[in-house]
Amino acid sequence: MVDSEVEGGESAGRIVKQPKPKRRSECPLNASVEMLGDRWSLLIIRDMMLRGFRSYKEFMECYEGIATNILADRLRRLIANGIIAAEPDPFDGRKLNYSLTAKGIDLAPVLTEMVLWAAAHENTGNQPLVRQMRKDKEKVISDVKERWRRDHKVEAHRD
Amino acid sequence: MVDSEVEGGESAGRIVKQPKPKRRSECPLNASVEMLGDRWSLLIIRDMMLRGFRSYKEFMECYEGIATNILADRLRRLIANGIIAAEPDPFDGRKLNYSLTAKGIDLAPVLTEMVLWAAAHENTGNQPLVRQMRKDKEKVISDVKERWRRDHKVEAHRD
DNA sequence: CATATTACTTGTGAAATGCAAGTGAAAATA
DNA sequence: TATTTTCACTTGCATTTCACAAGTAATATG
Repeated sequence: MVDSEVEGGESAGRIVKQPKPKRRSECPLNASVEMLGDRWSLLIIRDMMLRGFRSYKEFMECYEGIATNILADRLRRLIANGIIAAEPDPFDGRKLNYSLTAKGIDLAPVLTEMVLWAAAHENTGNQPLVRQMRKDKEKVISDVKERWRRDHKVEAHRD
Repeated sequence: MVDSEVEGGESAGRIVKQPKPKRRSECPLNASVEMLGDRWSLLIIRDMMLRGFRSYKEFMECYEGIATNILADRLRRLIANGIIAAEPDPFDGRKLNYSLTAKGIDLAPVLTEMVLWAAAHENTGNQPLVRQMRKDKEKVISDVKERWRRDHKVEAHRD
């Protein structure tokens, strides 16, 4: 279950002040940890950012093996935290398309540093990506953002 | 409970091959998440890195309120993952001094990006640190590392 | 020697997780 | 049109983890 409204809400036509996320502390690192500090959230974000995944089914299939109820819960939380958004697929009424918000795509540097750290200290796969990041971190990040902007524009056009 | 030896071990005087961390996937991000993806590990690292905490008691007191058994478990895991190390205090036999390893201090860029991300998208405290990071991220990181090197040297001298 | 401090462990109930099976709406197929 | 399949979940249940309180062993202090 999702703890609280993070985006403001409405009530009887009046915009209501958001009741504050009430975190364990004001520390910005703590805020990040409360939103992302679990075994799955960042992996979902990775798949959206780097592999272009958008649907529930994709997240389920191509994963480190997330349980279906956990996936549903993490998607809800990421939406509640404004990191991703969901909208119905215009061509298939069963589908929802999930996408990263601006806040979500801004996690690119965080993911990059986590990848570089692990690659520096553990034996890991996906060495091509790691090499690219080591060579030009900023370019990888700006490419990711560029791609996101393109995809986002397509979406806006459909409205 | 700690899942497995991450650093190699010894057995009957013979160095034993490390039995592999066996992660859910080879992905470097997944490796990071399996080591750091919980509510507390990064906060402990923050306090060591930024506030110079070294003892169990300090971690207990000055915290977002970690439970004592969880703290003990997280310290064990961080040690098992080679991120921190513990050594007995030479002046007080009850105490253990925890310190970041090189692998641990290399998390400085990760913490920095997480702080910057949260500060950009949430209302958070510690604005002086945030401003410093926004102004010169690299300097904050190199300062942290410099301080770590100095403290580490003191320790080496005590042996 | 009595008391305090440090770094934990143990016990217990509550919450989160993992797995399997089920559900309902929409789409594809016969 | 009827049936089957797909998609995005939900539900139930056993296991694991978490949070809180209390206790303990090894020092240290007065």
